[in-house]
Amino acid sequence: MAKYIDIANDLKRKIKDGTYAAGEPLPGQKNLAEDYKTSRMTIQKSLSLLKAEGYLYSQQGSATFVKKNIDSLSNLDIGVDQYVGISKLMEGKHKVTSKVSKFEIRYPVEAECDKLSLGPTDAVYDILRLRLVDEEPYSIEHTIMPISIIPGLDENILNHSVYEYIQGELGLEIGGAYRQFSAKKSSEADIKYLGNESTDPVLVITNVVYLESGTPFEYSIVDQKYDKGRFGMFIPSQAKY
Amino acid sequence: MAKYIDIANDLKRKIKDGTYAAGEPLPGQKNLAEDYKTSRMTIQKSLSLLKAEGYLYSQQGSATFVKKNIDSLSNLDIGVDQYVGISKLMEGKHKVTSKVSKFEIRYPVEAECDKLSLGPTDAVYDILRLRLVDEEPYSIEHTIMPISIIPGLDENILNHSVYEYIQGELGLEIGGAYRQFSAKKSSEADIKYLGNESTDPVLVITNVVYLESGTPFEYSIVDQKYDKGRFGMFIPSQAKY
DNA sequence: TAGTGGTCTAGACCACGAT
DNA sequence: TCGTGGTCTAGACCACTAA
Repeated sequence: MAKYIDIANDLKRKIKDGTYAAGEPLPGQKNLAEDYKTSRMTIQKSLSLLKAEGYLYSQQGSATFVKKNIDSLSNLDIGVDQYVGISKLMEGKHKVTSKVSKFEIRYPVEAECDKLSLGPTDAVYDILRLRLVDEEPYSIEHTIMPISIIPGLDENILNHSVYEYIQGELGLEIGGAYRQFSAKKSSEADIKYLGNESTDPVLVITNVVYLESGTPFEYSIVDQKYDKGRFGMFIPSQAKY
Repeated sequence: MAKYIDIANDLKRKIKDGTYAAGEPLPGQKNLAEDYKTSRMTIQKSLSLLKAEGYLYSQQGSATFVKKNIDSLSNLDIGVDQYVGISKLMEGKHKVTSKVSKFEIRYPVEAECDKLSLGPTDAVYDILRLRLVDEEPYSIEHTIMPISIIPGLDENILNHSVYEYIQGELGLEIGGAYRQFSAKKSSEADIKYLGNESTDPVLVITNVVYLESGTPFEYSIVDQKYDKGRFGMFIPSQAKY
């Protein structure tokens, strides 16, 4: 592992265990460079990592400080995990299961070609899954993925974790996602599968997920029960490196 | 301006005007360093900026490539602007106005003390604003801010832009925001002010906004009409610097 | 094997804040 | 003025990919 990552991890540990307290300044780059027996450039790379993660901020002419409220900001760790939907989010706390109610291969409609940059003859998976948390209906996930990018998908993988398959088996790296939130009235499907009343609102989350190369590989629409938890995230300000 | 930022901007321009086409490799760090008459380290800092912004990705041993689908990813530029609510988001396209229906100073309740890290005697502003887009009701914004951090707020600023006041007049830097999305049924206020039917759903956005130092300075709850546009954002994957 | 990007160094100068 | 962080350099070695 690279030295600047090791140092960043060590500093993060010291922030978490209180060696460097919230609101207090760090020892200074020159001191840190001596302590870790390295150059100032390397220390700066470590610090910039922790700044990007929201642990630190610097004031030129003064010092580098530990941010307050790190717990409520950074403990969420909004990395790749955020794309796995609920399966990892709930890990340990609740039992998450899936019921695959549709798993077809077909040609994409125009909206899907548009979102996924596909031609009309590039086949896609059309997947409909009911997600349950602690045996209770939680959301309906409608997912479209091109078979050319994600070959070999089967029901076994759908019941386990699609993202582990993509990152592990296929060795693909996820670059980011575009996500939209909106609200709507319950549809027939929401009433039938989520057990909603016809007057219940639904939280709709629309996702387009991209690989590191910028290729879109997932277009999904999630209908979530309005009374089962919220969808939260930390949005950092424009980063400066 | 720093050299590495100038270079990053020039590279960004060349990506946008097609000099470096999507999916194609860049000239290579050694070449770029010669072209811009600088060192490789400086070029790498420029490149890391553009990687963080989602324009580029590198493959060790091979080259640095321009991402595909940059338009749909990065044109959104989700920086500080995203905190200004709708006022800047709609700028130019639609007319956004506010109607301040409550502007009080009082002591915070427990939930507000919790979210804003305040004591029970640290006074806060309690602001209720109806936001209109093109004269049509759009959302109800309920905002709580500590007067100790944002002194001198008045109705004139509320009708203009609170965020310009914070960043311009007060010289404070915004670090990020924690944002939650949920859906609910229309409340009495939603029916009265937004003109909702009692069966209309509402999109609820709860925000806690932090300064660069990690100090929270805004706790707000926004009730948004469900049929008036969506709330979207790009979420980059875990960045590596 | 040659060429690429990733890491690292030991200096240097500048911009800024505190005193 | 002094010490801090911010930028920059000209090299070096390593890890990796492609030919």
